Amino acid sequence: MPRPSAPSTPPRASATGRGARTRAAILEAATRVFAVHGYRGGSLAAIAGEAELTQPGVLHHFPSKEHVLMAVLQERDRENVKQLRSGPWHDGGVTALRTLLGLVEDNAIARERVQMFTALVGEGVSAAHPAHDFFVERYAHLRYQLIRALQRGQDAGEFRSDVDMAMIASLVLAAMDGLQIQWLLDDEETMPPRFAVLLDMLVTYLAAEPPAPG
Amino acid sequence: MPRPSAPSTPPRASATGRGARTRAAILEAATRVFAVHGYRGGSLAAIAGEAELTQPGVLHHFPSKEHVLMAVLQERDRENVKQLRSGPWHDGGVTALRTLLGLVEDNAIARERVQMFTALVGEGVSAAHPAHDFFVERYAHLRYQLIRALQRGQDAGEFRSDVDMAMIASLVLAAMDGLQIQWLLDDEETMPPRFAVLLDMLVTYLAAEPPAPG
DNA sequence: GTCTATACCAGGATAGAC
DNA sequence: GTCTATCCTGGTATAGAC
Repeated sequence: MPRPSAPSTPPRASATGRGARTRAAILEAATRVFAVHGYRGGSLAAIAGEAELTQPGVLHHFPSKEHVLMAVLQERDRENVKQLRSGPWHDGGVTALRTLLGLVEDNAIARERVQMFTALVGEGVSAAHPAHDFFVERYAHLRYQLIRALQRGQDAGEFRSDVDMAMIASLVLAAMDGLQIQWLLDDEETMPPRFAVLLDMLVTYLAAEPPAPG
Repeated sequence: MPRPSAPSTPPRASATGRGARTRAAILEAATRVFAVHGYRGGSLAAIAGEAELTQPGVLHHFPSKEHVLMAVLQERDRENVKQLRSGPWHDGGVTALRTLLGLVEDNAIARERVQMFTALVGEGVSAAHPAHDFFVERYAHLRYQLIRALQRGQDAGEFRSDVDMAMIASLVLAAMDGLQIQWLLDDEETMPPRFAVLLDMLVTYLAAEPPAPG
């Protein structure tokens, strides 16, 4: 006589429950598929295949392909943010810039995630794309955080105060994105040393003017 | 008695013949459609609609959608190259960098072309994309040209000689691409002033060391 | 929670009339 | 050189069995 409240397959499928295992597998599979075929070119069937279930199986965990897209973006973005939080990012100034180099180094061994983001942001520049708003907000947020970190450097007297840090922040983010593109298109184009050169230039450029001599 | 060799509709449809008119219209339409929907998301029907003919009409001028893609890329790329050739690019050094700023300024008023390139290079980072090889070669070529221009600056004693210009070239191209992404995602993020800041930093950084004093 | 079967739509390419 | 009509494939999403 089986006990009524102990089914061999637990019914709940909340994000933190045991049902989260296949959900995670789907998001990993979607990362790979979107990296290769983009969102528009990546089929649910392909994702299902990599996650070892069927296409309707995927749609049991996510109501639509668009929901898979947004979940992947949020999940993978969280990883980046966590990486930054773990470093001495909040000290600002040169220390924050060095933390950014660490992020670039981490990306250099995470080709799949980088390629996914590059492929999806390319599609996302169009307002017609479902992830457009996500990327608009993501870049606004990243710039805001970076501007604040640079301004802490100014407040500490580490950086000269006559430079618009909004422009510097844009440039630093731009370099990261652009180096990713070239790296993905040509493995020889390593990112970290190139990004380090930018940081060198930047630190030199931002070095506080010495107190007017004589 | 009609002359046998003067048909009212000329049979030839070479690239320079009278049949090139609709061909150009198709390429313009494809630029717009690919900018908004990318290659994978942009249908021949949509291109046909914008060019004011039917989908099989498009396939009369190009054997396949892929041929349309490659023709658009080559056509629009030619325009960029022409722009560079018209400036004092070949002088190298600071003059070449200033010519690059001119290119960025031209791009800032050519949103459609920029968005098309950004959308397509995003798809193109994947080796599975038909334009992958095009972009690999395009970036290799651009880097090569830029490296040579920077080295002319070194040869002229304008730039210090202890810096690897390959890295600088990568960084400059990266900044251009990355600034385009941010501009497309947020109109407020103007490109030319930000790129100008990079060039400022660069010129300062590359300034030849003064002859060792004392 | 996963499956099979299927409805439904859209895209690329081809055939053939005009 | 452009059209209409059609073929074929592949995609998302849903219904319903297990």
